[in-house]
Amino acid sequence: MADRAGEEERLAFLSRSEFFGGLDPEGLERVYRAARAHRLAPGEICFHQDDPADRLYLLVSGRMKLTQVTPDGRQVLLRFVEPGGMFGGIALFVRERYPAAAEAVSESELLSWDGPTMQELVQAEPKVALNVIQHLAAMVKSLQDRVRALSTERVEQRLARALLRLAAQSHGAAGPGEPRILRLTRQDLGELTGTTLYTVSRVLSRWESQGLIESGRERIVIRDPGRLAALVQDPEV
Amino acid sequence: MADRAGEEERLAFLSRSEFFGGLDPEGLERVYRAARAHRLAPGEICFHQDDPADRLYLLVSGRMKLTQVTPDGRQVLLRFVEPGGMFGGIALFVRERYPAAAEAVSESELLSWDGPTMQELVQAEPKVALNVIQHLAAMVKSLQDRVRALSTERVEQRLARALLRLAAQSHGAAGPGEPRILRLTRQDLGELTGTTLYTVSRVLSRWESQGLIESGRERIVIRDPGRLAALVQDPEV
DNA sequence: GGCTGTCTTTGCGCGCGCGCAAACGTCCCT
DNA sequence: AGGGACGTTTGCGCGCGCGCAAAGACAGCC
Repeated sequence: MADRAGEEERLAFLSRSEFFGGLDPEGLERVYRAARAHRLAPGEICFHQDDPADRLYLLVSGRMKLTQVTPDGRQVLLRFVEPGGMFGGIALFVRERYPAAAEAVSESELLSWDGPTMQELVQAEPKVALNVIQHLAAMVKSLQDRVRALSTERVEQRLARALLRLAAQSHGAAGPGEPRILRLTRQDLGELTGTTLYTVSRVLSRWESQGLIESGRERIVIRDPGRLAALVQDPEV
Repeated sequence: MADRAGEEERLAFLSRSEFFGGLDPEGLERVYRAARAHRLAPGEICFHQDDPADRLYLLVSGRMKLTQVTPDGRQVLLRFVEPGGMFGGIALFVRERYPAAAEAVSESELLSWDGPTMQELVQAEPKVALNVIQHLAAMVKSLQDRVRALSTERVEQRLARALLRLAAQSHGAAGPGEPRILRLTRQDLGELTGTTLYTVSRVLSRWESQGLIESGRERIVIRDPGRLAALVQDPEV
């Protein structure tokens, strides 16, 4: 049973989300009433790859990761989703099946809407349509960057780039606390940058010995963002 | 001076384009009147990378290619645009500068609209908003595929995949004429699949000697789509 | 506390694919 | 018809990064 305070809080959260920002109060209310709530334990799967794509998800708290598996068993990590972020959206508009699986990294709360509701909402609310367009356009841009990186850069550069990007996005999500601790495995980083956990481990080890970073089990701290950024530009002298 | 027949033809073309399909006649008319027409010679540039992004383009006839240059001079070919296709659209909604350059491959006719017009149109016409969303969602899907390919597949697989995709999209654009002749250089193929023109040349030579394809200067004909498709799945026995 | 599972490190060797160089083929232009 | 620009082919060598194997470190659990 949702108390009024909880509901107001959730409405405020909705109004700050990528898709529903800028919506008028009654619109928000309607959106909120159409939502279904979910709670996932760490490691739990929200949907599998190739499941019929019928819902759009908003992450309220926790952390999700979206991964793709190739026919021959190799994995690719598409992206992490931070609170306020949405996923499952592409499929709603173009595909009948999810192109990736969504897994909870930590305990996560979600809200979700079904396809028809979203389609209708997009048609009825221009602001939502514009939000969706901007969200998709941002994804296109980020994917284009990734394609360029994979096509032209060496592993080291891609890794440096990935670390900085992860730091930036986790910084945006969490408070502006100085120490940016990235919580992911070497395997995750490899799948994110198109390399293997072995190569990731070797590169990180060297960087640690050079004082660029500090690392442990599922933990990476960037000590020298400047030199890391320099590495992105320059294939190291 | 546009005669009535030419205008009706162009309106019909608009109604078949990615963004304006499903629009009512008066809407189409309005869109058409807001358009500016362009004609480009082969090799001519529509816009350069990092130019201020203020227009959306629709290719009426001809062929364009979108390329990105990295700081260190390497090139990436994002995609070819066939007649009926749009480009420059992402930038309008999220970015103030074009992330890539657009160059005419052959003599090309274009229509274009400015940013404010499009923004307004998206808000006023739900159908256009939905079209834009679907177009962007399709790009996201295709880019995700490309990232997966670059991350997990060998050069041979990526090349086979690219050839089949190019054949499909040029088939869609042109008539269903049996012989699918791809017109691009080894360099283009390299930039499209994240490899070098040398490697492309070597692979194509071998495929030609095996009867998979037939090739010449700026010309590739797929002779055995089946075996090529098999190559995509299987890293070759 | 010890034990188990997961994550990480490092050695070792090999092969894919890069990248330079140079020759060759093909098309276009005058 | 000739010339020149541009695309293509191929040889050669090397180095990045893969991928297996096995040991080591860390956290959680009972």
